[in-house]
Amino acid sequence: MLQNESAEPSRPAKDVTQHVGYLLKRTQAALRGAMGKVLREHGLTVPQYATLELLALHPGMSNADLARATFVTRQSGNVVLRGLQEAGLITRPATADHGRARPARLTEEGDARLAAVQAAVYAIEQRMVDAIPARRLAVLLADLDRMAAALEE
Amino acid sequence: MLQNESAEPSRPAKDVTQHVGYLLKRTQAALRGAMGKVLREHGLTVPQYATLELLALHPGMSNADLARATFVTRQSGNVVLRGLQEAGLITRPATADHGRARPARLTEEGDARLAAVQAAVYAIEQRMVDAIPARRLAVLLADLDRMAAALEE
DNA sequence: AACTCAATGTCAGGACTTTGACATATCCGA
DNA sequence: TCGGATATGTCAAAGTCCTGACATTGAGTT
Repeated sequence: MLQNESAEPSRPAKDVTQHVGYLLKRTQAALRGAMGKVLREHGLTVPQYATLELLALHPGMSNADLARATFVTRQSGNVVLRGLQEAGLITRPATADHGRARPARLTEEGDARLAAVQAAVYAIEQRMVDAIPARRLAVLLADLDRMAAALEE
Repeated sequence: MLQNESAEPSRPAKDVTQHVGYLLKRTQAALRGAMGKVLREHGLTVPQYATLELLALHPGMSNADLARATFVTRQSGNVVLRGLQEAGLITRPATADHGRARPARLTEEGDARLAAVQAAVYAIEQRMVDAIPARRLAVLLADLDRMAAALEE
């Protein structure tokens, strides 16, 4: 049931499943699903992995920083951080030295866990990227960036 | 805080925020946020809107069909359908005539509600699409489709 | 006809995320 | 100096979604 019915393949894309938004959702869902499956075997959720990756790149990010960067609310970010902290993968000073922000950092174990999953996660992304001509990747990235920026005001 | 630090803008994209997956997530989050904001004013959630749009295109889709098409589980799809039914926007036969699948259809009110929000939603998508050169749109859609297909086996 | 198998709808429980609100801390302009 | 604006962390409640499980239905096979 529900085959494509592609009779008029052309211009204005009357079929919702051919809209940019739908393709975006579909691709993102596929990626998140594949990542979640792999990460679960390592005891990590997708937001937790994203947080580890960001902290490796920018040590000392605060909860609010991380929440913005992972596109969730501060409250959700706090839950993620709490989980990582209980798992011993990150540390946060009990008291903030400047504002209220408490900078988070990877522990050695956190660094090791990240390293352990990166290969698998990158393989997934590579499988996705390999599906398109290599010379189009840079343009694709730029276009995604432009589209996102257009909606973020 | 956290400015770009773009010293080496080129090849392998060592910065996670320049990975395809991250851009995909960011763009999708921006779109979902913008859509959610508009749809809430009309008393609809994003999955509810997606369901209405699909039912307008393919009347008679079952809950399982819709769940697959909106990338959620059957259980979540059921909740969405229940909400739409209580709002009087769709109808489902109390008993299935063939298997267990109960085909859903838009009511006149559901059709009207969909028509009422489409302009606003399409405007958002248009704002996003206008951010990139028009001649690249078809390629972008094709690439997204390829990437999604590659991860869906 | 009997069996196996896949698909569908649904229930229960839990995990994750959001909305709303509040207190605290810094910065900046009047 | 002082007050408003901004930013952060956190709590509470609700909503949303998922995992796991089960019963029902139809198709295909033997």
